[in-house]
Amino acid sequence: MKAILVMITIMILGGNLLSKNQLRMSKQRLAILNTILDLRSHPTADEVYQVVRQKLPRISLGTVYRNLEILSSSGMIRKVPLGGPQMRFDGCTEDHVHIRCIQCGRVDDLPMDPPNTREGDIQKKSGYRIIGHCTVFIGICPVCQGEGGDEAA
Amino acid sequence: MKAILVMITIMILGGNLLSKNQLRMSKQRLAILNTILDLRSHPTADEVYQVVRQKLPRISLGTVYRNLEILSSSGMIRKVPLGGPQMRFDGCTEDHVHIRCIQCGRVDDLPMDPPNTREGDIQKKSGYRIIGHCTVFIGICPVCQGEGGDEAA
DNA sequence: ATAACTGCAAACGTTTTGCCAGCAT
DNA sequence: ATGCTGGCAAAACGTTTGCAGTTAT
Repeated sequence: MKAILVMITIMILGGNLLSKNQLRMSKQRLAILNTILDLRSHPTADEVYQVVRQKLPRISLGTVYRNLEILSSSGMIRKVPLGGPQMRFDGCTEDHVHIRCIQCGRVDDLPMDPPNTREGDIQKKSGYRIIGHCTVFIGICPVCQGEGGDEAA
Repeated sequence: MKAILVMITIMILGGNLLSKNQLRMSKQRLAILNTILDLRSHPTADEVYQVVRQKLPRISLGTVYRNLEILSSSGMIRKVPLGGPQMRFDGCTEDHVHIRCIQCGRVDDLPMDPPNTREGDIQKKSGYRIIGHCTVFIGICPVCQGEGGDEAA
């Protein structure tokens, strides 16, 4: 799955994106992308850094930040502000809903539809042109509830 | 309206909260609370600081941060992470939906119901105990659309 | 040769913290 | 006297940026 996505990415880079701004897929950038697709969690920049470092020990945190920015503005990953002090990144670029544990900071995807909001309605009422949305539930995860619950999705 | 809320606050402080942790309502804290209730926007800590400073010129930014923290953990205001680099604060403590302009950073309330999510369902599916949620739409505000639209709520 | 890229370190903006003094109880 | 509080300044934290050298085209 990961491999497929990366191949698609490279195809895209070889096609549209590359022709626009000469975006290259360096081994650092690829490793960062792989890491996020692999993890399937919602890592912070530093978490990505720690993982990528195991493969590329000389990579710098600045490079990670730079590439996270590039990858997310290219639409290959998503930058999600989930409420904590750090930005988080998500390999899943489709609209979905998150839930964050207020105690341990863990973040999961929520198996539910994005808000039922008719975007047209919102545009009419607010005057805004809607681009997207970010819905985060806050709660206490099964583990933090006292080892009593079962694991979330 | 503001006065009423503040009076309620003081009554609360004189009752429940005070008896628990000796929380006092200093003039700085009151000014900060007033400011947020007055503004009816979603100010950053620094915006609160700039406004409060006009009444209490010697107040320090540290004090503002300390009190924003105290007020929000007392439930008198709300700390809302709206996606930008700064935390924002909201005098309205009821669940509602925000929209943020991706260009100018302006934040408005959205005249719609919070997500239609059955919280019970979410709890069952995810295993989390739900405490709250935060929904933020991203868009372009009427002003940034090129002075063509009308003002939002 | 050119332009994108990396590593490093310094800088930046936001938020937190330590310290001492002030004030309410 | 105790302890919550404020002002000030330093520190911490996440993130961005400038620069010099490297790599790919």
